[in-house]
Amino acid sequence: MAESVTIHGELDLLARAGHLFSSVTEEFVCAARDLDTWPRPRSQETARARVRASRVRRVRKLFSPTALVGEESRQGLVELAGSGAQVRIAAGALPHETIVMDRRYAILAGADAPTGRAYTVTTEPAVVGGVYALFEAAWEAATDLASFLRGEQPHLDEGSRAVLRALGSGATDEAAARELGMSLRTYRRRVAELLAALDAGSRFQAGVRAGELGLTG
Amino acid sequence: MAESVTIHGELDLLARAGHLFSSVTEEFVCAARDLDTWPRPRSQETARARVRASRVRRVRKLFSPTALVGEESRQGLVELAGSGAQVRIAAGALPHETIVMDRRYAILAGADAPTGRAYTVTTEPAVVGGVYALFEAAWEAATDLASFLRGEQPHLDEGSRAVLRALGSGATDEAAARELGMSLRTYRRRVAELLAALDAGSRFQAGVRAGELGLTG
DNA sequence: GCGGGTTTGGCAGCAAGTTGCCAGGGGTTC
DNA sequence: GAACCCCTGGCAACTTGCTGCCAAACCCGC
Repeated sequence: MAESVTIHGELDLLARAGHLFSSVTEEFVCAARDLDTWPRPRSQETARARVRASRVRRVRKLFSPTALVGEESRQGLVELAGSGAQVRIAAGALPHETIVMDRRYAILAGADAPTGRAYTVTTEPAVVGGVYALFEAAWEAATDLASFLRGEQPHLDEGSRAVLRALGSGATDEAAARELGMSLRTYRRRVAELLAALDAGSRFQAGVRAGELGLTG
Repeated sequence: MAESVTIHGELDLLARAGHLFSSVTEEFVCAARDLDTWPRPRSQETARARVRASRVRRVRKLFSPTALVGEESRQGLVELAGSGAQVRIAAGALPHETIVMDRRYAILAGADAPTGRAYTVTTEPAVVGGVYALFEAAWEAATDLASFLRGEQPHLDEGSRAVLRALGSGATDEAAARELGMSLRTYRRRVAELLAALDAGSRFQAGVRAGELGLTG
């Protein structure tokens, strides 16, 4: 097979590169916008079954935050993580699906076209290596699905955010309360509520959570 | 020109793809391990001059943390940033250089070889798009050079890290001191030192910093 | 206006954290 | 050994943070 080949339409992709999916032994990595990578359910099933059957050692999937919008698609991610794959959420959008198998083959999806979506399948080491390195960098900086979901819980209203900002500024309670135009008692009540919302046992712990969740900038 | 071509040796690359560097108008993005992308200084000069001459609108460069190890290479990055390029530091290693120009051409560098380093130059939209998307994701999650230098880990010794962990666990000072086998007084001294090191005015603020810097594990 | 709920703020007391001060306890240097 | 330095830990005074209690204020629908 040529080192690089472009295929139009997913049916063609499955027909001509499908065997690659079942040949994976070490690692299967995949970056995509959401779970609906394969428009036709049957293709998705086929590919998944092949990957599963191959008992690949490590499966990593990186998604855009978009993948978490709907309840059912969120559920799908959780199931995916439950079935052994490592799932992370990247900061930005991932409009193009990208797959790397065993660091030997890469499949890159292009835009939709009248003739079917374009897929490039390559074994070119420089391309595979470069794509893999970029994936690695994006992966490294992405947050794990579990902690992403855990950290998503606190729906903070504007008041709580103001308290958070005051707390983060390093001011004392007295100064912060004056700043926010409320009494010391109320301010502290707010802080206590915040700690409860963040499930923190101390102000320090709440600070850590806030910092991790990027609630300060 | 073919949609994808592999070239061996950087001289050949410059000869056959050099014109691409001066054709860039909109955007030049580059991911690399460090500044010494081009082993031969002359090649580097040539490429840089061509890019500069083309007055490209936006230049983005993403490096591994490795690129900051030496004083002179750090200086190089700062100069790079000063000359108009946006420079960011990724979380992980970027062993393969990757370049995307105007979202139309991609150059991916492979491993060194006896015949010279292998470079793949491609205009295949799916590949360029996929690489660009991954770059975007890695870029989005990377930290700006300036803030990286500013917020550089205020190198903490093992003791301080232990204190940090205790603090992050939400325990009271008394419990933490017992846990760490030191007196209350010493523990609090440590905490005070930590706050000073993190330039924090309160424990909450220190928590935020620690969370942002990912010092919690 | 009136009774119901919720939110606010003052007070008080307690718990927790902060800091200066000083007395030891190892080291090192001369 | 003496002088010195750095780190430790106890004490104490002080500040800050935490929370239960209650009265006042507010916001509803009626």
